[in-house]
Amino acid sequence: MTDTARGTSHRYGTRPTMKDVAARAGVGLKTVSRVVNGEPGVTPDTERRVQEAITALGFRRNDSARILRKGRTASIGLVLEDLADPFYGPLSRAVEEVARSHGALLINGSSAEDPAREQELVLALCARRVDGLVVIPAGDDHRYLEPEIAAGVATVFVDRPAGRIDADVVLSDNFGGARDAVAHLIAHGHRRIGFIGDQPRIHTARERLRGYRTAMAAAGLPVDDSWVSLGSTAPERVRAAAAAMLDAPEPVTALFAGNNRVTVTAVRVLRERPHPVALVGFDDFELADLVRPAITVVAQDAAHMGRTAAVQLFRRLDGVDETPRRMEIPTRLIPRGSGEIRPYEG
Amino acid sequence: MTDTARGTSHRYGTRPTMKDVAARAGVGLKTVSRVVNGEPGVTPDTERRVQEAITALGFRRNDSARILRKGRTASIGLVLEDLADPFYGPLSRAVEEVARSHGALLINGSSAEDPAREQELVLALCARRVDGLVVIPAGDDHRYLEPEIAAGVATVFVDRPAGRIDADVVLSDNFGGARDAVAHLIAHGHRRIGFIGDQPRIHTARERLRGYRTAMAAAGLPVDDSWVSLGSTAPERVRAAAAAMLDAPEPVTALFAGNNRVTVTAVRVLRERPHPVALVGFDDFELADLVRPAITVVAQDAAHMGRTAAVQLFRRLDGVDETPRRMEIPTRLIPRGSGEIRPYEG
DNA sequence: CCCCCAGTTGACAACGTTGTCTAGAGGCTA
DNA sequence: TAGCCTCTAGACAACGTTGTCAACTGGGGG
Repeated sequence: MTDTARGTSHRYGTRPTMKDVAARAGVGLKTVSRVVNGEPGVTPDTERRVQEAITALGFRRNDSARILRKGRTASIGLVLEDLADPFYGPLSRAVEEVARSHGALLINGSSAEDPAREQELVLALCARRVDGLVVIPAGDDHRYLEPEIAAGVATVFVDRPAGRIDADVVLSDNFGGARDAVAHLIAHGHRRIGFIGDQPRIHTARERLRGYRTAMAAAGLPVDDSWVSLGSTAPERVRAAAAAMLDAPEPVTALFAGNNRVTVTAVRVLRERPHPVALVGFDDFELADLVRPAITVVAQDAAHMGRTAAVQLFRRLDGVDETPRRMEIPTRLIPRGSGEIRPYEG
Repeated sequence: MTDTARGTSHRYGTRPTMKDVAARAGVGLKTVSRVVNGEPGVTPDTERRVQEAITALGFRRNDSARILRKGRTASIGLVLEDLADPFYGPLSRAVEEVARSHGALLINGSSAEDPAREQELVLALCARRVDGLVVIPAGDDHRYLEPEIAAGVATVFVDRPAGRIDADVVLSDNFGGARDAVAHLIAHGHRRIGFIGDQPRIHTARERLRGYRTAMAAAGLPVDDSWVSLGSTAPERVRAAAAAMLDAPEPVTALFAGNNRVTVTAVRVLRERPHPVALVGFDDFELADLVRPAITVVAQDAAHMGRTAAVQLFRRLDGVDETPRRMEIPTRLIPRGSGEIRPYEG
């Protein structure tokens, strides 16, 4: 690249301030402030002069200064795992929608499942003095938030509970959803059912496993250790896990996939198999009904979760002072075909 | 400790400031500032005392004040259409990634395809004094941005060009991609090909239509008016448009879908049809390879677009002063089956 | 005629931070 | 010992806005 042009250009333009507008309109600073904020006590004539000066100079109020003065920022922070994950799109959008309806902006960032990065992001948002936070936790210790919460930053956790602090949280009914899914498979005749889930340090993974075990136990079915595989959701690992369960001497006849990434890989794996294997996935995904067989899933309502969290956040910001709440959003079993396949009897 | 509720209520405000820290540490205000910002010129002993006071009080620098003082905010704004659209997830994430690598936060909002809302959002971001903007335009007149750009707010448009102002823009090769897609269908023997696209006021829709027409013309094929349908991408409309083309006396034998929403609806429609119809979609989508037949698409690289835009934005912020650039990201035709179906001869 | 009141308007001091400048405290050299 | 330098530290004035309060206007009532 050539040398960057120095000096001359519009380097960070001096933007006009209220003082400039005031000078141009021949009024006092405070009068400009009044006009800009639509406060009463300005004659139509003065207002017109000020408005003219504003447009002439291209003035735009500096919200940084305003925020500094007023204390509140009218913005909330959203920290999630990965914006590219389709689960978070609707959630994020729902939060934004609510924020918007309260006149607040949304600042967000992705933690990439890294607790250190989550903390870094959250604290950066606090330094910006966001009024509140919606956090999808990556870490399991949120005590670093205590001073912030004490200072009045409302915080709501979503999808996974906060670690070692007491705060509002919005969860899916992971346990119930998983139990229902597995019971559904059992009701269709399966007795050997495999579970492939996320890393056990993740709360939802543990809850779904618990649901799986509970459903099996409730039906009086044993669970062989080799039927349960928790770990990374990377395709290779899921592939290997599924293969192991399906190639065993007594193979599983159905799979319960712990989240949408696992489900998708499972679909690919099962497609290559000679015999039909039943499949239920946790998390719905677009096009689940287009695949053949269409995929039976336990659907979470991400938008509902986001909306609930944001509403609760603004309740807190409005001064509602109650003990932290745990809100659970129900899941819904959507039978589409893959979960209704009967056990293949070799 | 499930019991929170400190009687010494936390009603907003009274966060410790540098002044408080200074008082507690028995040093001057500026010394605290130095410690907080890691500036040199503080003895280890003094620094220790200050650090202690900081932790004891739970001090966190107020970035609003810092921003006001320094002028730059280390944040950029991203305005897109709809976070819930899977196309924007990876794009948004890529922008965030680059921002992060430059130490900047990302503030974002959705325009919901509403030009007024886009403008409102953009100006709100400017009032926050974001350093730069990445905008996926909803409107077609961006002159309202002129004062902002003149004042030094770097702006890069993505996916669609800016309206009536001259600015950096990152586009997909919509024309070339569409032309290739249709040429692909023609190469597989099709002579009557339908195009269902988005509203013609949208730049990408027009470009893709142009690609369609160009490919047809290049092959010496006529285009019947009834084969082209632009408008809302709502399923009902797409359904009706497809039905009309397929039920005509001389039905089309292939469809070219103008974006992923159209493609998905088209898949559903074609599934119900007695005869096979070829289909190529613009935009890739997850699972396109799981459907049977798998869907041939023209893939855009959303992450690449986001990254390119963000990189250009930070180049501008670093002072690079060149005439606005138009960057085109190539598309890629991915044959998967649905686009290789031969014309059905009744 | 004076007083009071309502309606406008602007001077001024915050808000919490950082840049600039100056004051001391030592240490070193001549 | 004087002179000079380096290093640490703090006083003070911005940054652009809003809340407070006081000053002015003109009109109406006593």
